[in-house]
Amino acid sequence: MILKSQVEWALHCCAILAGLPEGRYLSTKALAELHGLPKEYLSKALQSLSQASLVDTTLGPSGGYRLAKPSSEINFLDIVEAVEGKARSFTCTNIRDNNPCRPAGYCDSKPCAVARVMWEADEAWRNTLRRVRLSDLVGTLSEEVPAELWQSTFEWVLKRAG
Amino acid sequence: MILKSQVEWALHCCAILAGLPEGRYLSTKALAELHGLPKEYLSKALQSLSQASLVDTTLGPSGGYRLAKPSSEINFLDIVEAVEGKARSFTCTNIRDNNPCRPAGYCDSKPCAVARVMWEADEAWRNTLRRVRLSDLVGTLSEEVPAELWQSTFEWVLKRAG
DNA sequence: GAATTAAGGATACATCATATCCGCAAATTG
DNA sequence: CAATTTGCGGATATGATGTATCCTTAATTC
Ligand code: FES
Ligand code: FES
Repeated sequence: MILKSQVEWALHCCAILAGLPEGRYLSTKALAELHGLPKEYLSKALQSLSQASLVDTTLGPSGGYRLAKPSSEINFLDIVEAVEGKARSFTCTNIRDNNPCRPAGYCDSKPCAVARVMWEADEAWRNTLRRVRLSDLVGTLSEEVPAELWQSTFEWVLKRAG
Repeated sequence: MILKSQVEWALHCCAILAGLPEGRYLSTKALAELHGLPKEYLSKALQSLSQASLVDTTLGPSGGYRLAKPSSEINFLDIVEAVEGKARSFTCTNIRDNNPCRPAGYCDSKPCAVARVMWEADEAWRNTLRRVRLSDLVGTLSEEVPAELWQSTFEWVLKRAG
């Protein structure tokens, strides 16, 4: 059970977009170069963010991406689900139905106890991600990343932001 | 991010083994038939449980599997990790290293903030699974499964248990 | 000795993550 | 207007991984 690397890419890109001044856009090309990622494939991840309405886009030179909402209104789960999908990690295939002792036509009233536990764990995972906002991440980063690097990175970004 | 179906199979099989009288074994063949699963492939899941020392095995006719410990000392995480592995669902590929603004030879002191959040969510998932014991599952099932079906199933099982 | 079983290796197949390429439409630049 | 840049979606290729089957070996029962 491994998350795709697109999840990491999307999170890092959102963190950068959160630092953009109001109204500016940053292109796939710049985001790919900044993180050392394949531009064409990163584009797919950004398209997922766009489809989830987490980012706005604009075309043409000086086009690219910006956040669609304040970073305090976007949480980790929004981003993770945008690229990874909203499906639960455990799927009940109802193998209890195959029990040869079952009377024909017997139908279960509840989802089975096994699935309920697995889904509860899934919810705990989602709840943790839901509780952390993008703005929290930016806050942590601005504390932990050396001020010099933090500043030069955003100079680099602003030079390329349309 | 989808768990393999082997996880469901292993959980159901453990629930059955938990109901076995002391010292008896149940074969792959019986477990596969009871759940309507491909015998050869289910065997791989059971081998994983064996390698994790969750079950004991014995060979020959009347051989098969039984729990290696009381069902109160086995939790969901034990079983899930046995077949799914213990690796975390999120892997940090350190793409922050590719930032062209970094001074050469710069080295990070901490794992990055992105990964820490993702790992925290992973831990929440694991903790939920750790808290539920196999004996809890058996308790729930014995309440929810109609008494008639519950009884006939274990008659079916005992007829095949060596 | 014959039958049965778990264990593990080899192999085939399908699905999905990863990655690249192309053409289209929209926006900017000059 | 023409040229360029960009996001977007479709098509395609490749590798890894989940699913599944088959076979051999060794241990156990009868
Ligand atoms: S029948 Fe297996 S998890 Fe629901
Ligand atoms: S550098 Fe991306 S999660 Fe650690």
